[in-house]
Amino acid sequence: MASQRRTTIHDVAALAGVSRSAVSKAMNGQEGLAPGTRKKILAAAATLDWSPSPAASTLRGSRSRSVGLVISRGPDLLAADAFFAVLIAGAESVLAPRRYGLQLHLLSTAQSAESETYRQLTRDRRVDGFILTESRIRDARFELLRELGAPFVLIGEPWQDDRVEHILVSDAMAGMRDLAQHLVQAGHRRILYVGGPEDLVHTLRRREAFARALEDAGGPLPRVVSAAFDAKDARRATREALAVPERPTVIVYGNDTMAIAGAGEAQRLGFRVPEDVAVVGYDNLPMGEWVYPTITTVAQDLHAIGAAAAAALLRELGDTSVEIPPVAPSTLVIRESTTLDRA
Amino acid sequence: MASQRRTTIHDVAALAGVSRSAVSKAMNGQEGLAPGTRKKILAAAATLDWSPSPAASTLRGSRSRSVGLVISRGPDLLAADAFFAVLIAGAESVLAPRRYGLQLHLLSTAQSAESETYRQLTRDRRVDGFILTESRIRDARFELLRELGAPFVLIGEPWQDDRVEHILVSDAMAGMRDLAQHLVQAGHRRILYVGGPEDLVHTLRRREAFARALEDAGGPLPRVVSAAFDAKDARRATREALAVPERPTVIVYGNDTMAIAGAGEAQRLGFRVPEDVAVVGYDNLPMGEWVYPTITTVAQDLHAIGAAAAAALLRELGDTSVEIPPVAPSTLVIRESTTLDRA
DNA sequence: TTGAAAGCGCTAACAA
DNA sequence: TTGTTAGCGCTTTCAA
Repeated sequence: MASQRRTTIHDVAALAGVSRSAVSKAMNGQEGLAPGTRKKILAAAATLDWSPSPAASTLRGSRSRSVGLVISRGPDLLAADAFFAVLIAGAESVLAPRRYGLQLHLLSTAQSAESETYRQLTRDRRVDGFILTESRIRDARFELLRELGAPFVLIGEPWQDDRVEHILVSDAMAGMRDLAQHLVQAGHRRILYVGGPEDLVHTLRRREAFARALEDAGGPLPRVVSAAFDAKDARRATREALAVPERPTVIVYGNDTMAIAGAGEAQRLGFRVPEDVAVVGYDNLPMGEWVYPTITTVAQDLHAIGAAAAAALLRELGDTSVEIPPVAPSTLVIRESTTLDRA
Repeated sequence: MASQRRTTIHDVAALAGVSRSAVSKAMNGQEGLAPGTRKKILAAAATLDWSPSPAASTLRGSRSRSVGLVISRGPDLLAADAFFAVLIAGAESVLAPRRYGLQLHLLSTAQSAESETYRQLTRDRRVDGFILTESRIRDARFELLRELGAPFVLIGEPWQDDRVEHILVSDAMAGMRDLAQHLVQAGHRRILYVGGPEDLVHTLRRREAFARALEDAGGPLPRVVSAAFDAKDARRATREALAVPERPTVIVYGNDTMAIAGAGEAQRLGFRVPEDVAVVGYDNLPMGEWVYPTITTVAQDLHAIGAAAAAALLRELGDTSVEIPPVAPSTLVIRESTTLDRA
C-alpha cells in the first residue's frame, strides 16, 4: 500500500490555482471572493472530496463541527424512554448532511456530573454548542452555559424567570383540546391527571393545558397527582387511585411510559381497560401501539422537534443557510385504551 | 471580564519545572521519566485542572479521545428499542471518567450511508475507534474498518467466516437452559419460536441455543418462524400462529419488543396470556415489567456489555490501565407471562 | 480581490 | 532522563 498522504487544503488550493486562504474563505462562505473564484474552489473541493479537518479548525479557534447533547436522568428512565432516540434521530437528520457530529453524554448520576460534563466539553472545545432537552423550572443550565460562552438551544418552553432566546415549543394545547372533548363526549366525569416531575416545565404546561381544555369542553375539574415519570411511580399512583370507591373513570398520564405502566397495573388489579378505567398517555411513542389495549395519546412529533432544535442551533452558530423546519402542534391519537368495547 | 488565556501544556510544564514534552509523556503514561518527575507533573496538571486538548492531539496525529457508535436500523426499531440506551449508558460509564467522548450516529437510512459515515468519521479523525453493535452474518463492516485502519470492538459473536479479534459475547445458553426447563416443567408441548432478522448472528445463536436446551430438557422440537424484530412483524407472526387449531401453548420471541407486541396481539384476539398462550422475550428491557402481564424473559446485562465493549476498545487503543469488566451469562427472569394463574 | 505568514496546543523524533 | 524543535491543517489578520 502506497503512503497515502491525506488531502489537505493545500491540494485544493493547488487544483483551483488559488491560495489556501481563498479556499478557507470559500468553504466558510465568507465575503471577499470573486464569484468565479469561489465556484472554482468549491468545484476543486468536490473533485478531491475534501472538507476541512475539524481538528485543525478547532485548534485554530474555529468550529469543531460537533454539537453536544447531555442527558441526565435516572438509569431506569434513561433505559426506558424511546423519547430520546427519536429526538436524536431527528437531530441527526439535520446534522449529518452538514458534516456535524453529535457528542452524546448519558449521565445516570448526580447533578454535579452534569455541569462538569458541560464544562469539560466546552473547555476541550469538543462541541460548538448544545441542545438542551426538557426545560426545567429555574433551569441552572442556562447560567452555566452563558458563563461558559456556549451557544445552546432549548427544547421546550423556558420557565418564566429564564430569559432564553432560543426555544422550541410543541404546543400542547391543540392535542389537549381534542382530548378533553373526546373524554367529555365519552361521558367521563371523574378524571385523574397523573403529571410528571414537578421540576419540569412541561409537567406544568400539560397539566394546565389539560385543565383549561377540560373546562372549555364543559368537563369536570380533574383531580391531579404527581409522579416521577417512571413506571414504578405510575403504578403506585394508579393503585392508590383505584383503591377508593369514587375511583376515576379515566386516568390521563403525563407520558406514555406512565400510561402503559398504569394500564398494566389497573389490569393486574382486575380492572378492565378501558371499560372500568380508561387510560391516556402523552408523546406517542411506538410502544403505545404494541401493548393491549393500545394507548390513546397526545402525539408530538419528536423527530421534527429534534430536527428543528439542531437547525436552530446551527443557525445560532452562524450557519444561516439552514432552515428551521416547522414543528406541528400536538394532536390526539385515539386508540383502544379509551374506546375499546368488548361488550 | 479579564482575558482568560486557557491553560495549556506550557503552564503545567512551568509549574512543574519541566519541559512540555515531559508533561506530554507523563500524561500519556509513557516510558522514560523519573518517577518523581512524573508525580510532580501529574500533581501540577491536577492543580491547574488541565488535560490535553483533544483537538491539538488529534491534529498532531495522536488520539482524539472519542469513540464512534454508528447505529443503523429502520426508524421504527430505532425509536422503539431501549436496547441501545442501556448499552450507551454502560459505555459512558467507562468512557466519561477517562475523558473519552462518544460520537453517536443514528442512521435510519440505507446501507450506503453507513459506510459513508464510517469513512467520514475516520477521515476527519473524529474518533479513535468504533464500537459495533449487533454482529451480522458476513459483516461488511469488518473489512471496511480494516481498510480504514480503524480499531473496533464488536458486541456479539462474529460469524464463522469473519476473523475478528476483539469480541464480546454474552452467552445465551445459560438462560435458554433454564427457560427450556421452565417450559417443559410447565407442561408445554407445542412451542413456537419467533426469531429475529436472519442476517443477525444472535438470531441464529439464540434459536440454536433454545432448540438445544429444549432437547436437553426432554422437550418437544419447537416450530420456528422469523420476523423482522419489529412490532408489526411480531403481531403478524402471532396472528398466524394462533389462527390454526394446533396452536402453540407458548411463544418464545427473539426479543422483548416482539414479545410485548405478540402478547398484545394474542390478547386482542381474545386469548388469555399465559393461560391460553404463554409468552417469553429476550433482553430484559425495563418495558417488560410495565405491561400486563409482565414478560418472562432471558436477561442479558446490557449495561455491563456496553461497559465491557468500551473498555475493550480503550485497551485496543493502547490504554492498558483499563480492566475489561466481566459480562455475566444470560439468566432467566420468570414473570407473569408464563406463570400467572387467574384461576 | 487575493496571498503570505503566524500560530492554535500538542506529540515525537532527536539531541543533549 | 530530560529538553529542543518541527510540524499536524486550518483560519485570520495584514499587506499587496
